[in-house]
Amino acid sequence: MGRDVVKPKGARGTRDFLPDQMIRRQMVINTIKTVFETYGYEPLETPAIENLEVLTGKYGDDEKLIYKIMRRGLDANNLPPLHEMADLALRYDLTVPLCRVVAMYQHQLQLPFKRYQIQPVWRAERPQKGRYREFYQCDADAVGTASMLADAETLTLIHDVFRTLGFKQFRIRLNNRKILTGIAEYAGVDATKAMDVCIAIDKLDKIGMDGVIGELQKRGIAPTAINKIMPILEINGTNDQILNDVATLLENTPTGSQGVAETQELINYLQALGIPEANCGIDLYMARGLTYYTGPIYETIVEEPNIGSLAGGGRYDKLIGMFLGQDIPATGMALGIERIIDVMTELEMLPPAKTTVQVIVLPFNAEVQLEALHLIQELRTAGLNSEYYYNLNDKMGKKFKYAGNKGIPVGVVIGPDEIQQGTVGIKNLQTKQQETVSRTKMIAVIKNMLDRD
RNA sequence: GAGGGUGUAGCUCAGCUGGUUAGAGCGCUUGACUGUGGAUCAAGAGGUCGGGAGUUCAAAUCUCCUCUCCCUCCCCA
Repeated sequence: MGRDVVKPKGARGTRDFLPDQMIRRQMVINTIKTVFETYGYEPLETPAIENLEVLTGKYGDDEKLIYKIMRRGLDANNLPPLHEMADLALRYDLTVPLCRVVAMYQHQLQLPFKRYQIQPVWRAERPQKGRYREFYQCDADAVGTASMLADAETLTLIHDVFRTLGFKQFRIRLNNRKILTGIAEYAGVDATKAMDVCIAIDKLDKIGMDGVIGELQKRGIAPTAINKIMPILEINGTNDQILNDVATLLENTPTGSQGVAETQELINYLQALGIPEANCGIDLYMARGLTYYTGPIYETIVEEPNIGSLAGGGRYDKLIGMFLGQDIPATGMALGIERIIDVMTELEMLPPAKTTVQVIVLPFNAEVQLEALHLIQELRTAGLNSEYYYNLNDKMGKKFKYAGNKGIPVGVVIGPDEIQQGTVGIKNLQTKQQETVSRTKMIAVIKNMLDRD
């Protein structure tokens, strides 16, 4: 009747998660949480909004992707300059909030502080497959130690998470910012151009050797430097072999040598921790987010669906110093659960659970209402997730159809006949087989039926 | 931020170079079937053709703007 309605529309780049999706998300998140806690990480949450100044100056160019929140009570007729209109912002990642927390509570926290944090973050990007404006990150970080043991533990944690989730084919690519700096130095590239070298060689997988040469030229790297850089990209073999080769090349660059030493130490720990090289190998051209990483860096990829990296991280020894004026070393990683779920869905690694309801009670008619209500409370007391069918006057066919469409595994039927005989009908809604059992055996029969699946 | 594609019923889509009441399959509702579902048959409901403006006697169809989703680049999870 011409009522004005608002068009239901989600904000761009955001999603709603209906129950069948939430069930799978929660399975993945719970698995991740469990593994995090197994490694001794403790939970932390921080607010969605931060003071804008906490976030600025941490992300380089990406800063323009931060969602800013306007000051309250602005006078539309007398607006301040644009850069003064916002004072708050939605968090962009979980690492910077962690650094803020460490800086604020350093005397309350026992260092090293190992925390995990699973919360949404926001980025004002153009949405694409596997890329959203609101998405969850699962971070695990260790703050307060410069030891490569912490990095080794982080990598082991990543390995364990993917294994536990059921991934067979995945690879953690490992590198070190100091090695990258060393490569630039060794090639005679000016320190101000080192970043350009990283960005260019990081594209190797996408554009190939010739592409990288072109990219380096485009970025104004001298031909002599390019001639020294390219052979490094061809180094391959086992982790030890790669390290040996690059160690000789970089032996005269202090930073590079330090990076090699760090990586060697890390590799030794990983061997002792039982991480196979097939799942964790050195890629000298992998560069990643160059803003705040200072040591080991890594990302996790799967070959099958091409969706970008599923996890990334590294050491950032200078970031907390931006809040304290004094550095506290830190290292950690972020899992992208959205992408992990996308990949697991594509590879059919997640069970097709549609509902968390295990049993539905289908009373035959209104006559048995009270007895049926007794019955459902019995089920609930026994710990079974139980739904009650409200519209008693519906035909039995409709009731069963509802239960089947919802994916509920077991239906319990109770009518006048059953009450008279002290029984219930228990139907396996998948096989459509129904049996009549006495009320006293009901719980046991249902639990048995659920266990079989 | 740059470039390209897309948008028709709840879902997947058809609709030729603009021409009467916009279609199909699946799904949904009801009935054949007053103690049992995903089968068959019959009937039925459901669309501002993403939104807005324009061209035209006439627009789902052509033009412009805008939004959505998707794909490259960039960057990331």
